[in-house]
Amino acid sequence: MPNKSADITMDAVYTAPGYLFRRMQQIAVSIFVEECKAYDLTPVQYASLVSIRTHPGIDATRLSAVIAFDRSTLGSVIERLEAKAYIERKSSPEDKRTKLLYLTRAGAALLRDIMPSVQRAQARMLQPLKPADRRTLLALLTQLVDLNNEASRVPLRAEDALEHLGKSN
Amino acid sequence: MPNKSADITMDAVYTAPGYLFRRMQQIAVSIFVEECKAYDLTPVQYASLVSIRTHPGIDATRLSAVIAFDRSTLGSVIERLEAKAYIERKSSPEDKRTKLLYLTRAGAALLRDIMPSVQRAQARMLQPLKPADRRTLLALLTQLVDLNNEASRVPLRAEDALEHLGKSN
DNA sequence: TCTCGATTGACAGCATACTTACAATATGGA
DNA sequence: TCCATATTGTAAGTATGCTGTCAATCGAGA
Repeated sequence: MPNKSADITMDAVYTAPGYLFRRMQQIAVSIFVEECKAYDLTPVQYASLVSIRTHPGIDATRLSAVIAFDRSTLGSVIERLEAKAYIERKSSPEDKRTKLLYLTRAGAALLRDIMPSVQRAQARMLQPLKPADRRTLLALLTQLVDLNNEASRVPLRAEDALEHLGKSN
Repeated sequence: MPNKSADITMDAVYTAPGYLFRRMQQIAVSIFVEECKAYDLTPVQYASLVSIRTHPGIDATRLSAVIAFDRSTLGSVIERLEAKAYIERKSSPEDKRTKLLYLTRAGAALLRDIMPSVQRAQARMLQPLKPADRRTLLALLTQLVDLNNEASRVPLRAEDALEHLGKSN
């Protein structure tokens, strides 16, 4: 529809990859929040909880590397999760600078309960495409995100999370 | 790489479409800002300027529909663009509630000058993919964004911009 | 051991992106 | 004409996502 006389130059926006990525992210968040509104949890808070469950006792800096999330922003995310009593922060005896993160019982329960809603949200995002196209899009996107990892300000460092295991193991 | 014992459940994050969309948006903004840092312009500010150039005299509400951008947020974006003297706001004589938006000479010049950088940024986002894969990804993404339009809180309404033309024509 | 450089969490500041609310204004129907 | 309803810009509040900076702490080498 963006193609009536006056819209000719708008294609400089509508067909740009950057615009499509922004728009899709906008839509994805909207769908996630809608499906999960009963739990009042955002996509980032969800990803943080999953990471803490997977890596109990991780510290904030490593958590930010594991979900490719800015260290500064993560501070407030953790604050909110702690205020909702889904996680606990304990000072590390080995390193007085760091605070270790753990799921509370409530946090673990929430994560279990919210799973179906999250699955529904993820499915809805791709629903309009044919199944084969969904697979193609996901494959290309996975590839592109991986190859562009270093281009972002906060590259994903999944292996960072394993460092603290070396100490406690 | 996210596949060492402890990472098993992290796949609930890494393979989710929502995570990939967030990550890709993050990367896209990072590349855009880097390429355009000489002009100190954000992706959203760029899209706003292009829209105002395409639709001179558009008001803020219609502009938000044209770039699928929240009306509240747009207020501050416009403020910043006005502070940088790239746009002008004029009260409408026909409707005292609205303020009409126009590019200044400086805004038009900036838009001309920044084009090569924007093109470079858009190209870099897809660079890692093979040309055929870039086309496939763009086609699928365009399709998905279009079909999911109503799912977002601020659906794109490109045709809204044409309303004010009816009055002035 | 002492000291220099790196790391950590916290903070301030800016820019999206959304919510609700509100006053001013516009509009259509009784 | 008058009035209920809708629209417009704005503002306050919350939540990412980034830039810096800073003090406290750590760790490695002289």
